Amino acid sequence: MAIELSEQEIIRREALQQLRQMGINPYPNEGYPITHYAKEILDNFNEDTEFFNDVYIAGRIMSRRIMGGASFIEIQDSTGRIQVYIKQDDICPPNDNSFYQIVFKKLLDIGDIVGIHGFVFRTKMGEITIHAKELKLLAKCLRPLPIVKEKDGKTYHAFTDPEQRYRNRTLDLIVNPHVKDIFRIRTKMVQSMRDFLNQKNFMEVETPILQPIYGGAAARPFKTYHNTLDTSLFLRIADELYLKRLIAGGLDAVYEFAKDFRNEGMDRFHNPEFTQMELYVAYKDYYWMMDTVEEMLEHICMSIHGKADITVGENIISFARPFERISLFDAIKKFTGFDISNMDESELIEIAKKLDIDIDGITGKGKIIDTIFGEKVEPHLIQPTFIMDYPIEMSPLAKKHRSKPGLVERFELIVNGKELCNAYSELNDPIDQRNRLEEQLRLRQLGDEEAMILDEEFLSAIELGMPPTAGLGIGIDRLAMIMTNANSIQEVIFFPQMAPERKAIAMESESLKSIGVPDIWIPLLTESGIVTPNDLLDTNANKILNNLGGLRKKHKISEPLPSKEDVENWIAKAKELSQK
RNA sequence: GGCAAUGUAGCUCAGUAGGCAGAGCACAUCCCUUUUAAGGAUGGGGUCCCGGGUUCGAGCCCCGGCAUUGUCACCA
Repeated sequence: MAIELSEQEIIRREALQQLRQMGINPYPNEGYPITHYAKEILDNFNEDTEFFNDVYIAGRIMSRRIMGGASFIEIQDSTGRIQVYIKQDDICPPNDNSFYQIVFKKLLDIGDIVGIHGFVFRTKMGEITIHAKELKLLAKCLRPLPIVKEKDGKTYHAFTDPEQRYRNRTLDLIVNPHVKDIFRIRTKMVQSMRDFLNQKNFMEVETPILQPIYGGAAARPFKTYHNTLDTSLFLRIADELYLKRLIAGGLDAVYEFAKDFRNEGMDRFHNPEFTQMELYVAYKDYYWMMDTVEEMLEHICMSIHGKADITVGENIISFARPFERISLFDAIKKFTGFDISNMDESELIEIAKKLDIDIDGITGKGKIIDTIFGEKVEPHLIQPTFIMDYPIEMSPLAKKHRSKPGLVERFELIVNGKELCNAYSELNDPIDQRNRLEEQLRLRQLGDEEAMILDEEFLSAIELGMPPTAGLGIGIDRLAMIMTNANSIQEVIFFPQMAPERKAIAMESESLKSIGVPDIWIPLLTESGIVTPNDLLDTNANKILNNLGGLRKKHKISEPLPSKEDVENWIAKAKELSQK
C-alpha cells in the first residue's frame, strides 16, 4: 500500500511519466562532463577574457522565473548558485519549440538536477549568468523543496525547524547551503589535526569498538551480544586502555580518531555517539602534553581561519600560545575566595552550602570538588585555560603528582566554559594501578554505576612495563562546535541521534487487509488513526462506522459504507490475531 | 524528570470580545524574450496536534494527553 502522496508529489510523478513518453530519460546513465563550478565562475568572470565561453555546469534548479520565450533559473552546485538564462530558440531545434514549451516549462521543477552547457555573460542588471545552449535533465526530483530565498542578507521562508533539519539532513544540506560549510570546516579541522600529528611521526592506529570489558572513562555503556561467541560485548566508551597496551608494546606514539559511545543523557553538548581523538606518547609527561595541545590548537585554528582567534557566540576566543595554566585549587580560590586544598569532606560540604551549590546525592571529596568547579569556575573560563592537578579520587588512571600529595598529574583544557581536553601523566605503576581499580570496584559495589571495571588484560600490559607516558583525549565534536561557532553538538554531526519518530505511518496497513478490510477503506482507517489490527482492539464498531462515514463524505467515495457486521468481523479477526 | 514556549496549507507564519479558516512563497492554468526575495492575472489545496468540557456556536476559553524546541537537573 503506497503512502499517500501530496498533490505536488503526484504532479511531479505525472511529469516523470510524460518525460519518459517523450523519450527523455529522467535518470540517464552516463555522467555529465562538468568543466566549471558556480563559485569559480562568479569569482573570476570578466568580460574582457574568453575563459568562460564554453562551460559545462551541473546542479539543482533552485528557482525559476519563466516568461514566454525566455527564462531565468538558478542552479545550485556544491560551490554555490549561479543564474542561467534559457532562451527558447537556443535550446530547441528550428520549428520545434516543444523542448522549451513542454519539457522545460511544464515538466521540470524546482529541485531537479540538470546539466547546462553554454557561455557566461552579464545581464543588464549586472548579474553574471550562463546563457544556455543546451540543457539536460540529469535527475528528476519527486518531492517539493522548501524554498529559501534571500535578499539583501535577509532570509525568507527559511527551513529552520531543528527537528526537521536533523531528521532530514539531506534536505537541510540542499536548502541551507551554509550547513555544508560547517561540515567542510569540521573535515578541515580533522585533517589539519591529523597532519599535525603525522608530521611529528605519531602513528595512527585502530583499536576495537566492540570490547568485552569497557573502560578508560566513567560512563554507562551500550551493551550488545555476539552470537557465535555467545558472549556480551560493549561498545567502547573510550580507547585509552587499548592505546596504552600499544605503548607498553613499544609503539612510542599512537593516536586514534575514535567514535565512542556513552549510554547517557543527550543535550546540546552530548550525543550518544561522539568522536574523540586520543593520543599517547611515551617518555613524556603532562607538561609536555600541554605544550603539544597549545601548539596543535593554534595550528588548527590558523589552518582553518588563517588567524589564531575566532568569534564564538559573543566571545572572541584566542588560540594563540601560550594558554593560561592554573591549578584546580587555585582556580577555585580565584573564583570563590575559598582555599579548599586541605579540606576534608565535611568541610567541603560546608563550603558548597556557603556557595549555594546543591550537592544532594553527591558524595566523595572528588565529586564535590568537581561540582564546585563546574558551578563556580568552569563557565567563566572562556579563553583556553589549562586546569591542572586534580584530586586522586577522580582520576584512577592518572599518575600521582610528583610533589603534591593527594593529587594526580592531570589537566583539563577548558574553552568557552566547557571541557575540551582531558590529559594525564599516565599511571604506569602496576601495583598502584591495581589498587586504584580495586577501589573503583569497591565504589561500584556501593552503587556507583560509572566506576571503572577492573580489566586484567590491561593490568597485565602495565605489569610488563609501560614507559612514562603522556596521554590526551580531545573532544572532536566540541572542538568543531568552537571552530564553527555552533551552538549545539547536533549542528556539527551530520546525523545526530534523534528520538524515534512517533507518527504512525501507513506502511503497516497491509496487515489490515489480512483481517478482511477491503482496500478502499484502508486509507480512511489509516487517516482516522487505525493503522494496524491492534488499533481496532480498544474501539467499537459504531465509532469506526461514524469515522468512516465522515471521511467517506469528505473524500466523496461512492462505495456504500460497510455494514456494522462487517466492521464487527474485522474487530473479531483483529482479536484472534492478537491472541496468537 | 522539573519549568517554559510552540503545534493552523507542501514551506514560513498571521489569525481574537468566541461568529463563513487567512497571507506570502511553493503548486496548477493563462499572458509576457533580461527577470532580481516574486513580471502580471486567475485558481486548487486544511483532521486549525489528539481526546474531553463550557457554549446556540471553539483555531481561540477550561481540563487531560501527545509531540517538538529551549532551559535546568543528570552526565568528569
